[in-house]
Amino acid sequence: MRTKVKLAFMVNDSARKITYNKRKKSLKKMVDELITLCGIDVCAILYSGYHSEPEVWPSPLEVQRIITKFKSYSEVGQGRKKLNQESYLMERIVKSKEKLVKVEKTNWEMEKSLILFECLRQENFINTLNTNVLNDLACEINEKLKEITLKMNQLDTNEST
Amino acid sequence: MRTKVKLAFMVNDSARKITYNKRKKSLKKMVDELITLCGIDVCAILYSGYHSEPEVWPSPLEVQRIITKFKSYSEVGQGRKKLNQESYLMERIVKSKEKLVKVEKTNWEMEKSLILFECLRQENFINTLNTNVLNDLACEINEKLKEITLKMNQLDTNEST
DNA sequence: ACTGCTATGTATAACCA
DNA sequence: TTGGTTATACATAGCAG
Repeated sequence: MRTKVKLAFMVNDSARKITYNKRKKSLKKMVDELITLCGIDVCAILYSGYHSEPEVWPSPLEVQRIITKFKSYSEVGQGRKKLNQESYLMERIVKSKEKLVKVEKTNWEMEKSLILFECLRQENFINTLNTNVLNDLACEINEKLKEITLKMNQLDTNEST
Repeated sequence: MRTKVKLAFMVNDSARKITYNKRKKSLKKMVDELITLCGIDVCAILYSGYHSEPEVWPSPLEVQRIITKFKSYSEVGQGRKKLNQESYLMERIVKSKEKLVKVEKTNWEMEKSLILFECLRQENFINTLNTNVLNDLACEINEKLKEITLKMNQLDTNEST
């Protein structure tokens, strides 16, 4: 019954909601078990769009407590005590900005190729597709997606350092 | 091999740490998949005692963003506080970050088309070029370049406001 | 401690009512 | 929808190096 699921946004609304509810339940259970088995503080916050309020686990009060701990930790400047909060944040803005410019440039390189692609298509150099090509494409897309996800996680990590 | 585990604090230190690392990995994966499959905001914070810092997922910045949302939600009853300097700067980081993500997504869309383009080329659907096509291309590229320059200037303006 | 393995328990996609 | 079932994919406890 269970097929290997493609890791991508589920377009079907009802299927997505079902999956959301099932996986949310598992996430909560996983958090509970981590807390109990390892005796540590864990919390999760979900903004699903299915509720106007955020869904939190294990409890709103516990989440508040853990957030307070997290904030007091990050106010230290994550090890950068010497910088004051403002210049620290300023630095982060600059970093984000630099990345943005970099990514924009990559965009531009790709855009050039795409324009070429469009031109070729309009000139009828490309007028057919076959199934094998599309299947291969699907596989390539999946791998690329993984790469990009990884890359974006790295961006996040760098940004907070 | 695997026995049904008793849901209680694991007294054995090394076993507990191993379990912690394995389950943490699963938790992260689960959060990632929820975000991707359902297109929602999810974050998790762990205070394990194995690290001096909290471990957060999917990224420190994302956690900050979601916490900000969570806090603004829980402050609604008291009426929203005026933004102080810190949260103002925070908001700017979040905005930069959102742009980055947006541009990354555009990148991704283009990348898909490029993969298709590559596939087509390898399958010999495209094997010729002519001069007119390339001339037209040059014009189009020039126009695109202007657009992008304009767009990046706008980004600069917004961010420094 | 940290791999990696594997047998087994568990989660969950697809299906049906 | 929602809730229950089931077959398959996945997670992970225990163990070995």
